[in-house]
Amino acid sequence: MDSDTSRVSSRPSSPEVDDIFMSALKKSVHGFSGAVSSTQSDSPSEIPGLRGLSAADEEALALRMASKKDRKLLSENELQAIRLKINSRERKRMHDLNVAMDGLREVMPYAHGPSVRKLSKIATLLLARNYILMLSNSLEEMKRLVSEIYGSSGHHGGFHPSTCGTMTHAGPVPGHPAASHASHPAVPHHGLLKAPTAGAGPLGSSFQHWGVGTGMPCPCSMCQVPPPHVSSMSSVTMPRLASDSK
DNA sequence: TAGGCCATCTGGTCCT
DNA sequence: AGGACCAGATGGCCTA
Repeated sequence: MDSDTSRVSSRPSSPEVDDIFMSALKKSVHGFSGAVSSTQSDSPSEIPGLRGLSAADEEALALRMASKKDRKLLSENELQAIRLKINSRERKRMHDLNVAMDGLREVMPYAHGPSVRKLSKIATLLLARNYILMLSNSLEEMKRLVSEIYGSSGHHGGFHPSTCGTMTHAGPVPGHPAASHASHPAVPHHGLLKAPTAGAGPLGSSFQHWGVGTGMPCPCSMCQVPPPHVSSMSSVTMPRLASDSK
């Protein structure tokens, strides 16, 4: 079931960028007459944005890519070399992004065995968000309990059920949230998480949360109630930062 | 075969 | 000016 592993290995996210760039660059310098080259295709006719374009169209496109000054100064090959350089940078950027995404996957409470399908990007992000919210909630609960037990009023040291109002999950919840939630349903059975077998996710079949049969996020308080200070981030589709308004 | 996921290319915009 | 970032387009691979 680990098709993704082979898939990843067979299609690396960052294939020898320098080699690709250099070989393409050599081609462009030594008598290459196409408008643009790419890692996926060597001939201009196979370039996504140039399919079906005539030579004249390609030339016009190349001209549009350059400023008026560039049109005078840059040859076609030079323009192509610039394009390849930009493409290479973009590949590297996306590769770095994927590395960061892998790092995020590694710290998620999700089984990493070979039989577990790799989380998709969107699943990783959604899972991470809920995990953060869950940990925040747990931390708040811990703080509240500590203040109750050791606080000034400390008239009762016993565990009061009401202090666990939002901790409806089984297990010694208040004690060690992270540990107790390493197997928390914030992980399994999400619609976006493709567990190898339904009903028996990577963390076991005991989890009844996170959209069993619905693909929807867990409706329980632990998963759904964000701390006040992060409530503004509750939207899955986060708007762009105000400073990044375009 | 349709749909999901992904890598890549590309052009535009913003930032340094 | 060059680089970073972003989003749209495109095509490949894989699974149900």
